[in-house]
Amino acid sequence: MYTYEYPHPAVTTDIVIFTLRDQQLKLLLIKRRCEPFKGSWALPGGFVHLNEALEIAAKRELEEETGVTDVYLEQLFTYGNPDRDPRERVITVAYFALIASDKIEVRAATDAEAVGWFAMDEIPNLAFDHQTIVETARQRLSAKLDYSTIAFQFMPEQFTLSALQDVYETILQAEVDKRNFRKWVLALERIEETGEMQSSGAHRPAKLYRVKEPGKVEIIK
Amino acid sequence: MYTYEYPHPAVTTDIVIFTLRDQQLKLLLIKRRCEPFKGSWALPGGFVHLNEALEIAAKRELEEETGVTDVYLEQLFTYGNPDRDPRERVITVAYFALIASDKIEVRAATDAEAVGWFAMDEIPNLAFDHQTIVETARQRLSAKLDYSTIAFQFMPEQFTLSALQDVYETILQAEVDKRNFRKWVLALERIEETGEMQSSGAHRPAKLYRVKEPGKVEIIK
DNA sequence: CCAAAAGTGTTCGTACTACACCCATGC
DNA sequence: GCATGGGTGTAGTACGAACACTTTTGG
Repeated sequence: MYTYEYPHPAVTTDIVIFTLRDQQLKLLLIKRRCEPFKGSWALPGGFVHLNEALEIAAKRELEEETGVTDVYLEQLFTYGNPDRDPRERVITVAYFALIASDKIEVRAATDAEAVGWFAMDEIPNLAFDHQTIVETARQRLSAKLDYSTIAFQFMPEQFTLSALQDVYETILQAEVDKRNFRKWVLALERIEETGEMQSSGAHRPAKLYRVKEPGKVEIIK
Repeated sequence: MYTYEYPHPAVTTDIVIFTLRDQQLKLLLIKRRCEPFKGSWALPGGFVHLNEALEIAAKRELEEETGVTDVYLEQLFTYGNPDRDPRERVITVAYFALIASDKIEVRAATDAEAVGWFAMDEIPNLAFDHQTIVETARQRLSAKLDYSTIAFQFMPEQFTLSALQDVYETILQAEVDKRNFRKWVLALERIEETGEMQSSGAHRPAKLYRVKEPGKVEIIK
């Protein structure tokens, strides 16, 4: 048991993790095994340990509950309304994560009955205020496409320009002109040809590209 | 005394509040009356009460310690390194605030031995990791000048275009072309002439302007 | 009449937009 | 040879950057 002179809230991290599959933006959710909201879908997350930095806690929870490692992670927002958890005062530091579709290897773990990727228009009712958190993350993602190189975080090691364009179109939910897109993205000088080609069906093969500095997200413009 | 089954960190809010005076960007600091860092300068802030939303806590602390009310306030970042406070694990949700120079009325209060506005190049060594927090706030402020109407939060009820230009020049630490600035800011359609003029010395009087929606901060471009 | 800040337009370059056809391949 | 997605250039426009002189006032 732990006692304090003044009341202390509990602190958790929750992670909104996106990927792209089947030309859809998808979000990782877990099915809660414990109360409250037992059986509901929720964001992966959990309590911050006493000697653990916040970002480390987020990474640990993500790995424990889903097996996902090696992701782009940034702090999103901190939610602390007094009544957001029915048990006690819980403040959650929400994180926002992206993973390339070829690195996904999901397994359900201890706290979770199940784990699943959900398309944005098929998200079930979520526990706590997780719906709000997801909306904020969604907005942040769209905004960052415009002024950073964050979209590259979704790409596998090698990819075609059409695949990259698909990422932009899917997230922004808008069509993009092919010629203008190619000019723009090549002018950024953040990707380069690998020299290899991809043949996939009855049409001209496509050049493959790679990100020059895969871990890096830069502000552009 | 308060007892929990698992260890809980303490949660505080700290506020980085800026204003502009004498053509300098200034920051409000308090001199700590209590340990740790007794006698050091620090950001105003304190513990979040059990039934208090985070933003409310930030506003309350700001008013208690400095008498400052009616400010623009937004969440900045949450800092939670395990060793950032020597007493116990303390996670702080940092806020970023701006106040118009004509609304300042500072008084020192309970937790603080003294309160003072410091120019950015005269900031003393600060308690905890407050130096880092201040730097982050400073960057956020500069960035937001470019893509939002946040600068208007510094302005009194009526102001000249030259005064507004001064705000931009001071914060960005760069000169701005007068004609281009006026064209740009008027094209935003967020300010209007009051009809009044300001005479101040041996030169042509200047038109006075007001912000159309003073509380509102919008994303532009 | 002199000093000081207010006020005002035009030109240039660049970066975004719109838009249509040929290329390489598999079947 | 035809269907499929890959790949390419140019012209028009809009926006930001550079730049200098006249106006109005107080002393």
